[in-house]
Amino acid sequence: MIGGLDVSYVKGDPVTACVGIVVCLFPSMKPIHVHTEIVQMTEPYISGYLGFKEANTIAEQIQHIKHERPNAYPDAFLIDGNGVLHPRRFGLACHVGVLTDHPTIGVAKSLHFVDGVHKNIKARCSTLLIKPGDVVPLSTDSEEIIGMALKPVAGVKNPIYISVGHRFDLETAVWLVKTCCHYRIPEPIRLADIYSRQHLQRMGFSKS
DNA sequence: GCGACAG
DNA sequence: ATCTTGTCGC
Repeated sequence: MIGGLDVSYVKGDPVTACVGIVVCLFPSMKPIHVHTEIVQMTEPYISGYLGFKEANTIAEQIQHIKHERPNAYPDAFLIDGNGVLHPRRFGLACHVGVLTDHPTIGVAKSLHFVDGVHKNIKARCSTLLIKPGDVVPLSTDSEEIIGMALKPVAGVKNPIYISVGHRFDLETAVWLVKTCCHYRIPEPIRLADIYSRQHLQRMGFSKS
């Protein structure tokens, strides 16, 4: 089993949010557990410090399912954000991994600025990522590979950026994420996003 | 000073 | 993150 988490927000309301968690069977990606919960955020979003804003609430959901639904507790969690592909090599996925002492992988939809890694990457990806499964290593000036850009499925132009969060090696992480992708975003995270924002709407937090 | 900046 | 239906293209 593989789990995914995502946090949705309300426009103009920096406090109210909804955290969603979805657990899927592997590798079928059939969802076997879904939970969403309204939460109150206390910290602001500051680029490079996402972990300080979302890690606690995400970790709480993981502990919750671990105790309430032990038979649906997955082998690892996919987190929307970065792992060691981070200015200080410690993004949101690392925070969550340490707090829960469980394997995590960071999956970002856009490339966060990391000194030394951002050179020519965008251009290289557009030319090197041809078929599904193709990857482009994201390395530091010191040849240290801290993440990987992956073309998850056919048709998508923008890659997703994968990095180790906790108790994983990059190759295994990329393989795992790849098999979770039916669309650009791996199913556990994609579904967690859908259900969490759906919950906010049904609570009367929509915009129209 | 300018640019860059996960969710 | 959020604003958001139809629509162009394979």
